[in-house]
Amino acid sequence: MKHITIKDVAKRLNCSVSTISRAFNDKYDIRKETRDMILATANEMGYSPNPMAKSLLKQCSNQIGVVVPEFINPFFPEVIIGIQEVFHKNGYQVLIMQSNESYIHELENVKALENNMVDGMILSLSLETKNVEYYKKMVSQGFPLVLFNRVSNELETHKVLIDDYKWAFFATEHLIYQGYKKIFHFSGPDGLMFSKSRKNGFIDAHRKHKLMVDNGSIIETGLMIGDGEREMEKLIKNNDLPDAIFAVNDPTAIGAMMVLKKSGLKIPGDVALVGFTETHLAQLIDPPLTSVAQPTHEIGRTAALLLLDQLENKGIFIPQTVVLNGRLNVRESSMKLSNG
Amino acid sequence: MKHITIKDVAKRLNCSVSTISRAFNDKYDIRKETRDMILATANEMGYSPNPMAKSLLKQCSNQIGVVVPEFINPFFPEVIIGIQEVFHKNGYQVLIMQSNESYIHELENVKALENNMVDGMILSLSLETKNVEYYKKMVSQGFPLVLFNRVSNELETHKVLIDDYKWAFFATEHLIYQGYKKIFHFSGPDGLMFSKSRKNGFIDAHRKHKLMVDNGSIIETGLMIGDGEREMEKLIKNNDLPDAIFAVNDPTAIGAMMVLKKSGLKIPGDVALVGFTETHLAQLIDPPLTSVAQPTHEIGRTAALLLLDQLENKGIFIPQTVVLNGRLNVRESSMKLSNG
DNA sequence: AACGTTTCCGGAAACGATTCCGGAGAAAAT
DNA sequence: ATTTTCTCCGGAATCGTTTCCGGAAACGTT
Repeated sequence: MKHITIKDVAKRLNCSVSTISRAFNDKYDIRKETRDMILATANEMGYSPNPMAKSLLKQCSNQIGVVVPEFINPFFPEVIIGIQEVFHKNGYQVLIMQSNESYIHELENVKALENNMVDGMILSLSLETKNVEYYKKMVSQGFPLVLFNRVSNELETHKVLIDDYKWAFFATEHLIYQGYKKIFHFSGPDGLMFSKSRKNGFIDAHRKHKLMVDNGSIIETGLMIGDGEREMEKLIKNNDLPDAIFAVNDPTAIGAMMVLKKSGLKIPGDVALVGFTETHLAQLIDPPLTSVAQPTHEIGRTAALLLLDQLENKGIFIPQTVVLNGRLNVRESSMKLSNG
Repeated sequence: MKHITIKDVAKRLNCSVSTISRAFNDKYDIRKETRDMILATANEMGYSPNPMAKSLLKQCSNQIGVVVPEFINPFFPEVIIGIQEVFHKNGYQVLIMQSNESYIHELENVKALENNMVDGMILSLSLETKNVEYYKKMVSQGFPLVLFNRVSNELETHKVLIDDYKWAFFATEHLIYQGYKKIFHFSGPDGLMFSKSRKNGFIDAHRKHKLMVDNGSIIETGLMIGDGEREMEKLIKNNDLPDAIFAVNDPTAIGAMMVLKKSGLKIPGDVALVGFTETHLAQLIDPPLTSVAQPTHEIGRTAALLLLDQLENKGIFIPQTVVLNGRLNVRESSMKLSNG
């Protein structure tokens, strides 16, 4: 339980702590043999420098923090793996926290990481987060912050995104090309940028093809499986079924799918479905769900590289927004059946 | 970017740092009005004590570390949520790392957390981990360590488990009761305790019902979707199909399911399937997968409470193994069809 | 022989907090 | 009035590092 400190090593070798430190930090003013000898005995004694003391002195911790809204769906975990890949390679540790889609928790997490003196942070905003004043202050004080997916226009930071508008547009157009006429959109909360972009993509695809989007066809649903279930149940009860639904994300699409199947309705025979932000889940369910895939690992790697760059080149900082390419995976759930 | 320190506050208020510290730590030897005044101005200045300095001095960090093999499957994330629930309530922070099922990474993670002076750790061993000497040393030096699910008999720590043997036995018996005769087991690596227990449950259920387990019916598969796919493909190619398969976990069962479906085989008509360690995934796929559910949140909460207890009552430590209750969720994938 | 350089190392300050020790002043006891 | 006790606060040591400063040899130069 007793930690071995630099002093223990110094005492054992009858030399000063500064010499030990020099040996470990590869300073020029130390004799080679002394250094080797010190490293050897230190290693044998099981000594390794205490990173806390170092952080306290250096005012930086070689740690970065990540705060995500949740990690029940595989999306964020996959992004985190990409982040870790980059930072582990560069000698940083990654502290992960989750806000549970709560603004309060998110803020607490961020403050905790700040107190822990992380050198930078990667953040994806929670559902509830509307007020970004605190983050704005951090950014204005020069704290390195990178946002991904759930970003805010008010913050001048590096951002990593996919083009939600474009892919929502394509996904909707795909349904139109399949010949569906009455297409609904299960949308997310209006406060979220990606949610609004996807909705706009949905609308503009209709506009391009001179189709009406009437009032009832856009339904603010939420982001969880339960939300999709609830809205689908309402539609069935009201006997107001569309031909097809473009859902803001996979969980809501899956929720809808479960209710449809339970009601004996066919997918895509009665209602076709398209999701968004695919994880491997989409191809496991039945019928396999057509969905927009995001390059999760790459999002993580890109965010990490941007942050790393900001950490190492303190002076020059021009906020960049990197838009990565998504992809529409067409599967059974959205195909037009020949005898439809 | 400049952090406000206790000295800044002291200078501003024209008093000593020790007084500030007293105010923050609610010491008895400080006048009430002084304390309130200090807290007010400190708050106004945006000061909060630096936890690193505190950790360095106190030799403990109020942080605990969690190392899990992966978090692509929702199982570990759900456990982690349970862990966080307990520790956040008790003023601890939770640092999460993942070993990626690699022994090397696991050891690195553990050492990194140790260096970070976490007060205790919760660990679930990686697939590769056979050598637990390092952990044994930690435990013998009194370091608080709690294992869950992927545990080792060689370590005398608190453990949280479900009774893998029992539930594998029940799952297998369920298939037997359904009337299946030729039942295969997709097993995990033999080195893992839970893997061996589940295999033994499979064997003993056969024994109880006086059924043979011949050599070919237990197939060491792995733990990933890809492993299940590979072995299933082999079986199909060799034209050696069983009536039913009991898989060591859900991903391998799902892998098998995907290959079966692709080959036009019916589930459960041609091959029935049962998985293990269910997450919400099992009920989303088609057909819904019969599977043994583990109480993920409760596993996390229990592990956290055990660790907490060990942290607060340093003296008395008797390693406990808590066995939580699982449950077999019977769904379509394992039902005997009447005209089977 | 006297001086300047170079090489290598020890001492001490610093990072930001906590806590022990002791001291000043007021209140209480003699 | 003097001593004792109590309340409240400042000074300094401490945690484990790194780094600046300076000093002692050893060496080379004149």
